[in-house]
Amino acid sequence: MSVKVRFPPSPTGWCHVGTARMAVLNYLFARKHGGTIVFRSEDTDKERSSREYEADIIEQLRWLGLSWDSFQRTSELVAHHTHALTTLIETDKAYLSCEESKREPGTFVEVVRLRNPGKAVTFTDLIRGDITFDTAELGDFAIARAIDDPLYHLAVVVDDAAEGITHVIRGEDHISNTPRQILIQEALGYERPQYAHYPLHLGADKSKLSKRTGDVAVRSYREKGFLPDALINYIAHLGWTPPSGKELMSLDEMVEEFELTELHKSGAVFDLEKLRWYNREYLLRETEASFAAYVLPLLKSAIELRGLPWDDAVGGKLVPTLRERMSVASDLAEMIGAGEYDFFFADPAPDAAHIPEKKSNPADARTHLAYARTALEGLTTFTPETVKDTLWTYAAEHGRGAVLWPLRYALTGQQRSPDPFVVASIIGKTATLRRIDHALSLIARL
RNA sequence: GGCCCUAUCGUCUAGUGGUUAGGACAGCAGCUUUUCAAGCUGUUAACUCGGGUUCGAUUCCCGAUAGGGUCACCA
Repeated sequence: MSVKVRFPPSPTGWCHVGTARMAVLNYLFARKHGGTIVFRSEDTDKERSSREYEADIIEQLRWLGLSWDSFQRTSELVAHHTHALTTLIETDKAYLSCEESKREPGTFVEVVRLRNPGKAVTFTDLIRGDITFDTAELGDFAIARAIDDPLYHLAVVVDDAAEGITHVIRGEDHISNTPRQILIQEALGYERPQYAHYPLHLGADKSKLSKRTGDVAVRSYREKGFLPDALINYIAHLGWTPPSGKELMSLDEMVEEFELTELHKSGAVFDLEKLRWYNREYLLRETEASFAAYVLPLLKSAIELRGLPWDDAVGGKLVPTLRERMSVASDLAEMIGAGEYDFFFADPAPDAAHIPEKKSNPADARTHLAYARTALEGLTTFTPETVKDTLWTYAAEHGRGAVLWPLRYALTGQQRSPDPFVVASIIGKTATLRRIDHALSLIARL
């Protein structure tokens, strides 16, 4: 029997981390066993479902690198549900019941309820083992609002059976739904699929992950600049450790090692710091060109947002420095927004008092700056190495701090920044000399 | 509250009837460095509690406690 699983999101909200987790776990299992996947948009709740949400879920899952073999919408399968409902009523396994509406008190509606045999139901969970429920307390639960308006439990059971789903892999919030669904399956004479309920992931305070405890929407991680490979890698490892113990893995590598029975039983806290680490690792593995394509547009818009003139040459040379200092693109926006990179695009306004190094004095600063100016004026090629080579011996002789601090501060106007060699090479000879001159003029009479 | 599930460093986890309980993230320290970042090295830190079973339990069983889930005319 070949494996067949489903991605059954209900399009009642944006694609969130939980949706992605449900999808990867099903994906890994299906691909591992050469099975197929049906994407089923569970839009039985007409009021809350929307095509916009559905499109977002599809878009984000694809962005994460996931795929599926067929697509369906519960709402387009109603004929099957009606047929099942009719059978159930005809065989007296279910019945129509006229009741006061819970949605609109005062009005009366007809709902379809399953005649609950009230027995104990035991099913084997691939992750947790046997689980037994006494279904008597469930009573005759509702399975449809009307003969052509099925409720979730009826719809999933019918759809799963129609599709020949072999494995139902879902979050443990569904564990208590399982006995109801089994009751419906039995009333309909369907075969029971295998079940596997993985634990839910939690927010930092161990509560349910929500907007309050952190971001849940996949698109917001995407907008922050997280890489899809990093995100899916992290999400898959939340509650699963491959036998090899490897952390950084591609989807294909994970498929290779995946085993449903190795999913953990307890819930894991979603840790943004660790996700950031994954993202940084992936960023470090990018080629210079693709990393540049990733950061340059962001850099440019952030710089322009500061009202500074954009310079392609400077931007291009800045790329390696950027990679060293960020875990995710949003860090960049933050650093730039704080003005930490302004000096790359516009001359800084250094404070004369800070030009000499703490243990040095203005007179020495003047001497050293003047030396640097002369030495660099004669240099034709500005790279971090050539700049360093021209100044290093002198700096070593006269005190690296005393020489290099004034230079770096003159170029950046900041107490903290990349080193002067890198900065000089990025802003170029003209700007370097101009900034040294400016600093020199500031401390001329000190 | 009823029912169901779960329980190893702060977090993600490995692991075993006898281990110095291992790794990763974060943290801390040192090195490097004019500063910052990065890098390198080192390091702090855990088996929820109480009963059993056993020569011996972190590991097996029971209970307590805690956390989570679920109790819809949502999915």
